[in-house]
Amino acid sequence: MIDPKLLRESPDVVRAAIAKKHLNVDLDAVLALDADWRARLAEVETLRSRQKSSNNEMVALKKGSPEFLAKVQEMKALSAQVKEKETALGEIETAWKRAMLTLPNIPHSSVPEGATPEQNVVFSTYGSTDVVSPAAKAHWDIAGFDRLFDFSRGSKVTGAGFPFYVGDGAKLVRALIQFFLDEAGKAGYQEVNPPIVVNAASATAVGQLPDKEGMMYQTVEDQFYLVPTAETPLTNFFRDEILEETLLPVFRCAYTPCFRREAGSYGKDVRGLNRLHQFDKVELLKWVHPSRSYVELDSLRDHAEGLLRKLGLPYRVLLMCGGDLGFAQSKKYDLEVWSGGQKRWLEVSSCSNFESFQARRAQIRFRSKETGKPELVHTINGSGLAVPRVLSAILENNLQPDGTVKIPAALVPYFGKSHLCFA
RNA sequence: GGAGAGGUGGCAGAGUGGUCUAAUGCGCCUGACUCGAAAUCAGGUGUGCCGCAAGGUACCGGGGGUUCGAAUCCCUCCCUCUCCGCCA
Repeated sequence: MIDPKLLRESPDVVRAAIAKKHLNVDLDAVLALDADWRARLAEVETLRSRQKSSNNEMVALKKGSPEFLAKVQEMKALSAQVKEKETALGEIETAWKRAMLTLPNIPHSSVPEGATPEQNVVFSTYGSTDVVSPAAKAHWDIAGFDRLFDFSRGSKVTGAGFPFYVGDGAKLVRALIQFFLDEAGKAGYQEVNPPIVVNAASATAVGQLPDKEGMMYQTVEDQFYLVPTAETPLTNFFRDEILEETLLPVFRCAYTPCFRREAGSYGKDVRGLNRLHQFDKVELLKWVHPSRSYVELDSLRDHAEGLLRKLGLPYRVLLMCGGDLGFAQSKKYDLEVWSGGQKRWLEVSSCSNFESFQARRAQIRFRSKETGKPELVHTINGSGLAVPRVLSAILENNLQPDGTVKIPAALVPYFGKSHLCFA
């Protein structure tokens, strides 16, 4: 949610943000609603004020006396009026809140103009896409792939998009998770093992409810949701809290399985390991002082890039344009790994600065040493990294003529041997 | 899952229908005393919203109700603790 004061004082800034993100929001309607709400609030508070002072007068009167009874009769009318106006105010307020939630975060000035993914800017590139053999195969075409990544058994047991990882496949998943966690630990991120089902309040605080209810799996008996990313439980850790400024910045990481329903995709996008309903991911999250958030965004992105460099995987970094930025982000970089067999870029991390947008919705604040008053923190997050697509890049880029896969040197201590065998 | 107890300001804890915008204690901040500190004394010390301001208003786990008036009564949900049951 944006600052309501910003909307009132600088509606043009909000209008420009909506335009830059290529969204369609009737800002004038929101402004009118805001004015209406404030007028009604003032009215109700005036009535309540009168009610309160009358109540205090009644204290002085003898209970049951004629004056007292007369006052009761008089106050009955006022009470009815207050109730009526309060109900109306409540309805307007609900509409106002809903309207405020339709306003996107303001893009940072460094975000490029653009409407479509094609207009994202290639920020940097690492490694060469030519090093991969032209004969490389998509990972699902590699001989023996189905034994280590068993999609048909997964479909039988659960459904499409829930593979079994078997033998060296399972081991490689575990090696990647542990590598990612250890690297994050070295970079100062405290490891957290969070709940992987969350309640409705947590899903709402990070904006997954009510709009994106369809993306999450729900439990039947309780109103719980399987997390689509560790961002959900992690961000909520400090929900409705005021932190000491000396605690900032807080760096945390968490490994969790992630569950996404992702209705509506098809074709190559969903083949093999490209898009799953359950996948493993290490998430990085920072709570920082507002003055530091862009520095911290860069260092988080740099850490995520470092993981790909250590694994020897070619990648590029995209700076997302306004139209592809996302509703809640001020600035976002996508990290895409080169998948040599499919000959395409696959997103493995999305590093974003939300500034105070998430924090306002989740009410995560710190007590400013300067003013002594609570202020909203800035939140930054990104994957570090998503496992299956990194896995498929390793399989495709490192496939050897003998049908084995060379394990990146950084991963060998975790995997236990230098090659993965499909046999 | 069953039975019982309970959720009040940073913490402890009073308040069971009307100046409660919540006593008191601890903690914290400022000042006095002191060479300095401790002790002591005085004052201050929650969050949100509306308002240019003065000020107003809301919040006693969440939601709803009764009443002229609710922290206090009623309904409902959530959570915590104790005991029992079950179980990695």
